[in-house]
Amino acid sequence: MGTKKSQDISSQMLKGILQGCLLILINQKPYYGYEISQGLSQYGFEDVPKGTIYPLLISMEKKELIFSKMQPSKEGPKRKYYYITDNGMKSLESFINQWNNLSLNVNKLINERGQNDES
Amino acid sequence: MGTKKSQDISSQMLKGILQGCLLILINQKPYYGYEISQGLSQYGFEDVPKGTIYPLLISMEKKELIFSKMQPSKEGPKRKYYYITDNGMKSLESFINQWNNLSLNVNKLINERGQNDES
DNA sequence: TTAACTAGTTTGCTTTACAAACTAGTGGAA
DNA sequence: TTCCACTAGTTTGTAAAGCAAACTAGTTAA
Repeated sequence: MGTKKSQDISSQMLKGILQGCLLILINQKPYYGYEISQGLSQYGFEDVPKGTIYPLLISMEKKELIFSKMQPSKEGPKRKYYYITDNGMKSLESFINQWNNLSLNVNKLINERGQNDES
Repeated sequence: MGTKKSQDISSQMLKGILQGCLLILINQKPYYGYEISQGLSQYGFEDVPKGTIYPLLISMEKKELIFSKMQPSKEGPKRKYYYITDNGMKSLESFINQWNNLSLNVNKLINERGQNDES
């Protein structure tokens, strides 16, 4: 209810974009889910919860955009590291194109704001 | 199974952002739903369907971000024109801040892509 | 042994996108 | 006058997403 964090990326805006960002990250190097859910804040995504990250990773694996390998850790239970697939690479390029397009259009709308007043 | 509708990213990416864009538009001048659903393509938003636009406008009115007035048309049935509220103005400013923040972070991620092999 | 931390899955509720079906007014053509 | 195409809006049903919360389970340290 009350937790209104004004300078934060709203969960609504994240929809759909989060998957593209995960593809970018996983393309850089293998990540495991917990790492992402804890460490995304350094990329400006505050508090993306486990209940969002894990099911999204699982659905991306089902869509064969990524695949996973369990690997032991020195500090705890095994980690499921994710790697990008060829399919994922294509999806990533497509995301970047669509993002650039969306970004352009939204910025255009924002910058035109108010200059259209002819009453 | 069955209807595997490989949904493109664009419809996913619109989620959440569409409301902000509608606020920008309605803040420029009153719009009616049909106009938006037909004319959004000039802003780069291809094919935002009625089944998305109308229920979104209704939910925004319920949240008191906008309000509506029925007005007669010379070319057909009455139109429901939407106007922005004070609440909507606040939400609009908040959207723009969040968008700028998101935009910055996603672009940072995109531009860092690949040059981040090891730390 | 217990607690704290790491790591991941599953469940259940709520919201969203949107195709499709539906109501209804207007104008023009047959 | 009847019919159709267009305009304009609502409602419904389904699929999927976000995510808090509950759950399992391994590791380390007190």
